[in-house]
Amino acid sequence: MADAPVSVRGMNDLLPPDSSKWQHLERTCREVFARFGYLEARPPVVEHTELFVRGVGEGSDIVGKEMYTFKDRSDRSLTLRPEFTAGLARAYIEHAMATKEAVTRWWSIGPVFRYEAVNTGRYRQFFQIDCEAYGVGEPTLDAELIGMLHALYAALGVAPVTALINNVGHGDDRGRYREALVAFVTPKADGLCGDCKRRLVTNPLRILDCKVATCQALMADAPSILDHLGDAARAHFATVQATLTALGVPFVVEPRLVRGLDYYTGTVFEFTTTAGNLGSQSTLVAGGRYDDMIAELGGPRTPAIGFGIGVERTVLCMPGDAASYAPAIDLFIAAMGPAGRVKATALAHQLRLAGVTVEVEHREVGFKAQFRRADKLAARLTLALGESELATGAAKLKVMADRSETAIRLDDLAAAVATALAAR
RNA sequence: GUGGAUGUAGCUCAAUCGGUAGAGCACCAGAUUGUGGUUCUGGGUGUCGUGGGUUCGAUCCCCAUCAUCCACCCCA
Repeated sequence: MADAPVSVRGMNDLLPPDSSKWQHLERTCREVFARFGYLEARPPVVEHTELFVRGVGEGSDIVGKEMYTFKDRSDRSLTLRPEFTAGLARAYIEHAMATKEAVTRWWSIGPVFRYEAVNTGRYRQFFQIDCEAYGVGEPTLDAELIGMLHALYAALGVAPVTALINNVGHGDDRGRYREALVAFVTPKADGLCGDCKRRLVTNPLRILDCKVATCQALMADAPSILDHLGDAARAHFATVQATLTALGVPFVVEPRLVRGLDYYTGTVFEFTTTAGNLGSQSTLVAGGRYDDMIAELGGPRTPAIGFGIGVERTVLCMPGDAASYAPAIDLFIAAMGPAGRVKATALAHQLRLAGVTVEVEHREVGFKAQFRRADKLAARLTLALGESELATGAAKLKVMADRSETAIRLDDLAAAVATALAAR
């Protein structure tokens, strides 16, 4: 006998009832994003490899060792998207969006792919919900975007959530800070962990993030990026904070927050949580400004800001188990015998055409088992169809919550169901 | 890529100091001769992850391997 097939490591099936919880998240995002003016864009899952090398950055781990890259039959190098921002930027440029509208707000949802070790809340195929806004460089937009995330997580009931914000400066700012940081750390390099010794050369800003206690102690009085910002960045950051305060959105300035992608400029942010046993994967969503990327990819100079939500992580933090998100069933029809099932199926079909959610028991099992299943499915109403009902056309519609029954005629079922559902 | 833990019934797990294994949940039936959420009773042959080794004999010991989970790294 052949071995049964198994899924690819790090790539999971999403099945009921979990999918109901995902749908709730997606529905909530759609509603919240719509109120903030975001419209859905659906870029392809596959792009030319070069796009991610240029957009995400050659020095990033994502490009360096995590991409699913392959040759197609025409020998072109293609890559499964490891994130949304580069592909959406490509679409923004390719469709000349800058000439069509002054401000573009897009959101997307879908799988992204990174070849990494799987861990809590992190998989090789995982889902992101992504928002990008193009054409606005003003800091109030940054605050609006962060405020939207705050509203989203509140609507989802995910708590507690902390919004961390920082400003990593523009080119010159970051260069100067990097020098200052290297100058500060180099004399103490012997005390750093092995990873940080490497980071000192490859990405000094990341040393700020290290979780090793000795490194944290050593970096306690390290220079802050915020002291190395130019006037423009400083003013921008001040307005972001003032606007968030005006919105009533709580936030924490975290000078050590440095994102791992190369393209960020100015404002960066992330939302973390202690909910959901996420362990070390406590970042639910992260993003920031990337005012240079559109131009660097060959488009018109266009400021932009965006974020990516980790869907699996967010779902893990949503309250209630998956079953509690399952859709309600209005009516369960229990049927006995072949003729009863035909009648039940026909009645159910008519009700469904009228918008009622109906489940019919098609199996040949006793009424006890049928009612037990109706209860398990949380059906609000039940109808039993046996020999006497078929013979007389009379039946009893039962409200499961209080066990009350109403005598009805099967011909009047639709009206009776409507009345019972309305009574609630 | 590094380190740790775990792999036994559909699910969650137990047990056997080496003699081929059991409970809860779920499912079906009955008590209640046509009616659910609480009870009670009955109903389970599962390559004990896979391959090798030790042994009279391995689910248990040893080695390897795969998978899952967790931590690091990195990131959403």
